[in-house]
Amino acid sequence: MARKSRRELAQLDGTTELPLTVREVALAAGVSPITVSRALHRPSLVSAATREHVLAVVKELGYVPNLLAGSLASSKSRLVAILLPTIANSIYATVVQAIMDRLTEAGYQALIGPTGYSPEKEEELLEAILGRRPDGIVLTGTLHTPASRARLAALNIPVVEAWDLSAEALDMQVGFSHEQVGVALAEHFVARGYRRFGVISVDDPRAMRRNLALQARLVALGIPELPMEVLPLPATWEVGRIGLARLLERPEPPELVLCSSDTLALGVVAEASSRGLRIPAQLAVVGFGDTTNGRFATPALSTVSVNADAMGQRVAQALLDRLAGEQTAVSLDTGFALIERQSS
Amino acid sequence: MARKSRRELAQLDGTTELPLTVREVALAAGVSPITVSRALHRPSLVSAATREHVLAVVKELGYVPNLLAGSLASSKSRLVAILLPTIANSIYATVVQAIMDRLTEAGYQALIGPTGYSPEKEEELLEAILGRRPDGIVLTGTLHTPASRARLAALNIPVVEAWDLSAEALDMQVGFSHEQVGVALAEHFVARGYRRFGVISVDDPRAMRRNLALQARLVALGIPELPMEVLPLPATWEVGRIGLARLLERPEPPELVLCSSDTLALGVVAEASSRGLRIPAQLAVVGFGDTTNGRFATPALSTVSVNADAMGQRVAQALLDRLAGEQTAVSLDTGFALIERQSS
DNA sequence: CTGTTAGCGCATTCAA
DNA sequence: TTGAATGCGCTAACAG
Repeated sequence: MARKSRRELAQLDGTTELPLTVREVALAAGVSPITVSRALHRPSLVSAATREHVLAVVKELGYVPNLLAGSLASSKSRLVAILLPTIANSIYATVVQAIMDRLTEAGYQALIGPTGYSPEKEEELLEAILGRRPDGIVLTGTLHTPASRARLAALNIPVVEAWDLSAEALDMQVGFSHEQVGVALAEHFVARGYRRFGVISVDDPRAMRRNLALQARLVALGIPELPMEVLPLPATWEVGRIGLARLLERPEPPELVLCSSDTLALGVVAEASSRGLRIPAQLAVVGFGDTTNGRFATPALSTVSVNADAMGQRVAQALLDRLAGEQTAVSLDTGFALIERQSS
Repeated sequence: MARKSRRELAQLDGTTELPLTVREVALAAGVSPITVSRALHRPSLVSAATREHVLAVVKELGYVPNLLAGSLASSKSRLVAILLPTIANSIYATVVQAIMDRLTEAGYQALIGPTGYSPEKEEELLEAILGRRPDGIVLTGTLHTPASRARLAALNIPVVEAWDLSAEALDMQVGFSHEQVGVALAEHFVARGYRRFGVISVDDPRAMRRNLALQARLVALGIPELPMEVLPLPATWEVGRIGLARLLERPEPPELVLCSSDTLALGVVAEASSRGLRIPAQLAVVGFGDTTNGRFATPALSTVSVNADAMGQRVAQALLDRLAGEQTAVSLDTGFALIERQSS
């Protein structure tokens, strides 16, 4: 007697309810399996009558196609991997949210991998995720291990590096120059008459690029001193409070504090508030990120707006365009805007 | 002549580099495919010598096993679906981050689906995601469409409802009672002597449950009036600012403002600061969430801490335990804590 | 427009 | 400890 298939074995078991397959749906609908498949995924290839009938049966039976099998057969997974430092940071979360919204709309799903700002962890996650054969990959930043770069180069699937621009794109890049942010901040606020700057930052590679560019530019503009508090991740509101406390302990307290994120800036405002410091009269505060699309800046706060939402949409679009077979630009500068507080 | 397989066709094409398969690795290593598979996934079944040799070949060739095929064959996807309102809200993001960290550690990957607080959208996403045959599912809250409930009931895979507790668990629940939060807030602050309360909230179902419980309890305690500003999502810092502005326009400005999230509370602080209001002397502010693990409350702010990190870990653990075949508790109350500001 | 055939790449089952 | 056979559920290719 023939060996029993696993499905048959499971049936005998009785307790376990097995998911339906195309075959069973086809049987119920009186068509072949492929017709069911087509009715679901390529409706134009099926006559209206059969299509409707098949779809009715599908609905009635509650059939959910097995995408693992489908992906295997078609070598299209409709899966996009997104690797980012952490989701628990609004600046990244906003971009991911935008990417996912756009992808979901287009019928893709997102596999998220949190790298914790570490290229090694990124490499590890990449290995694990590539096994799912994603149709596209989104990475954060331009810093990747040689192994990661090699893998991706050999792979021939669309890759977007978000958040940053560099000379050596893996494939596509969507972001802006963090150096330019630093330079712009320096020039703008020096022109406004500020001389005593202070920085409160977490130890994120991109934030540090901004900080160093700022510092260099300030030196060039005749301001040699830049007190900088670099605190460990994660970037919470608390970091801003501590940072300000430390800056104020220094001999020359700053007139202007530049923060590596809006979250930190809010902490600074809270701390300043509990110390009775008026903002911006006694202390100007500048954030970074502006995930609320221009609504972050207020009479009390300035910020650098990176329009995370737009960046996310463009990342998704770049991927989708490429998946649709279009040629797409290698590098897309989404820019940033310095949104200044109203004068008080 | 025999019809060509798709793989053969792709080879002819020339341009496309196909991913390696077990077969090719086996060939290179001089063993059978199944030995390669075992060396990778069940090393104890292979002799040390062959194992090392095979793994060396795998590494050298850069072989990445196709998990789509593996999952199909083994009916284990090592995928967990997480459906949540939005990732762009630190309170949810923190929980997801914790869940993912724990899952990644255990070799699982997370499929994220943003439902935008809508049960209908949740249902839709569920349908789409079930096709990937996830080994487990995490839902947010206890409000699901009948169709979703039916699907999940028929499915026989572990489900965790996070963030809330209810009488009708789908499977497992990990969360706390939002009604209790409202009651606790009312009792605590009335006992502290506050009489003029105000609420600033977004229109999130769980937040509204807290608000209504608060209101009911206040009425019972002899405080009939509760000015409440319910603003549309998303819960940004800006919402807090606007909310406070509106509350202050009312005839009797509050002494105490309860916010539906810490983000809103920060907005309130910023707005109060720019109006010269001292916190908490002139205005007490209470947040909700405390994603920074007890570091959110400060001299200026109180908050309700839900320990999102712990909740996430428990959600993941409940899932992993069940996947490991253990019986697990149906309902786990992770509680909350009211962290009050220092007296000023 | 519909059906038949033949895999996709892997892991389970059984046999050696 | 290793291997051969088989099928997981679906869709691409081809034929009618």
